[in-house]
Parts: sequence; structure tokens; C-alpha cells
Amino acid sequence: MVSSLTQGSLENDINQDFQDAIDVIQRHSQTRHYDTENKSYENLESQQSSVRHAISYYQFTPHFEPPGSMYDWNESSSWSHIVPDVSLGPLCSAEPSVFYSNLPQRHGKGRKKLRLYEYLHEALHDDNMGDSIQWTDRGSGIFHFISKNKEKLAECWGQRKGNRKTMTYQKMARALRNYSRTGEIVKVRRKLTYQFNPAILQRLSSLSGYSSGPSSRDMALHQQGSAEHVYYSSPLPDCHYWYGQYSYQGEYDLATVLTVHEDPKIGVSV
DNA sequence: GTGCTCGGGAAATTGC
DNA sequence: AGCAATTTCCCGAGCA
Repeated sequence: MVSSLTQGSLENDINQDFQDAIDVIQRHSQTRHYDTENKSYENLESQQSSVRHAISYYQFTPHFEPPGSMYDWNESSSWSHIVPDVSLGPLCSAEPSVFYSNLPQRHGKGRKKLRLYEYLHEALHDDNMGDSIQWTDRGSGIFHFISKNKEKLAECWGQRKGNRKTMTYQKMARALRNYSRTGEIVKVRRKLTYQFNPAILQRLSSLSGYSSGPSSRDMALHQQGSAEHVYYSSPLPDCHYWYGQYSYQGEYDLATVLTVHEDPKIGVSV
């Protein structure tokens, strides 16, 4: 569904912005090499045991409403609009992110504002934010905030946006809850844990050059627990499948999440 | 009871 | 001016 939704209009819409994004990405790739895989490995390793315990948390809101008409998955916001203001205060500048600082400022007309979910995706690939936000399962777009430092990330977000008052995790979480209405990000029934919509994740990952596919560690983890896996076959790929999990599955099996992204039939084209 | 997290209503703010 | 996307404040609920 998303494949057909995204392809046509996306190509038309992105054009110049996408070219800009490529420029940004190229600059980025020249200036920094991310060890996100390793971070992901460590994270997964540390959480491997907790993952099993976590499964019981994954009881999704039965009243969750798929975006449907509310959210247009054709949305093709450019990546270049996430260019930082480079006006980060002491908190963030104290731990400068090359990712941010090397990006050019582009505030031309038609540039959309930086969205929170885009910032979070950036932060997930920012080593400096590794103590605030981490992937729980990168391939599935599940991430969690670190309780101890979640306020730091929130403050950076607030500074990035140039808010008058200090952003707090509570306020940022309120914005995240709004996403569950529109579908960009949904809350996972686990403490401080959220999940990107796969289509959004795929788009962000593609545009930023980060693979959203399962890492070898993911695969290893997957194989390790393969006996426990339940392979849900859904005739509806990507979004429908994703929403199906949230809407209809009584219990969320993390193994399913690890599985679904390995199914080539359930690809999300961008 | 307390602290933390979560969920959501509602008004205000900001940028396009 | 209208709208989208938050931001801000607030209240209540559940849990350890």
C-alpha cells in the first residue's frame, strides 16, 4: 500500500528538496562515520534479556486508530529542512554534534520545520545522544529514552526549536502522544519506549543513509529465538501490517517485529 | 503517600 | 487569515 502510495507522488514532490537532501547527506558522510551498528549491538546485548520480559508489555491500545485519511503517507517533506539552527545553547553545544554542526543552514521558502520525529531519528544516530535515547530494536523502529538523561534530549530539542521555555520530557512526550493520533510514532507499552511507523522510518533511514534493516545482531538475535517466533502472515504489508499489530493483536510479540522487516514482500519503497 | 510515567483536553504559540 | 505542528499547562490514572 505504502509502496503504491509513496512512489508516484514522492518522486514528484521531492525533486529539489531531495537533491538538497542528497547534498546534505553527502556532506554528512564525508564528515562523520557513525558506529551506530555497534551502538545498536551493545544496546541489544544489554537488553537481550529484557526483551523477552518486555514482550508482556507489548499490549497495544485496542482503540488505536490508523491514520487513514487523517494522515497522508504521501507526505514528502524534504530532509533538508531538518537543517539545524546551529543556535544550540550550552547544554547541546557542550556536546557538539558534528552531524548538526556540519550541516548547512537552509532557510529558504518552502522549507518545512523540523519535525520532532525527525529530530528523534537524528538523535538516535547521534553518538552524543546515546545516553539519552537508544534503539531498542532498530530494524523495527522501536526506541526508548534513557530515564536518567531523557531531559537532556528534551532540552536539546527545545533549544533546537528555539522555544522560549525549557523543553521537558513531559512536554516532549505530549508531542509524541500527538503522533499516535497521526501515526508517525506510536507508544509501545513499555516504559519510555516508542516506535516509528515503518514507512516513516524507511523514509528517514533512506534519506539519511542509515539502514533500517535488521543488523547482523538483529539477525543473530532473531535466529537465536527462532523457536519462539510466530510468523504472522498479513496480506497487507507495511502500514496495515503495522497497524494491525497495534490494533488487533492482543499481545505484541517482539519476535514478530524482528521478523517482519526481513520479509522482502513487506518492503516499503521510498 | 510519593515519584514516575502515561494519556489526553484545551488554549497558546509559531511558522508557513 | 487559516492551518499545521507543536508548546504549555493541567488534571487524573496506574504502578512500584
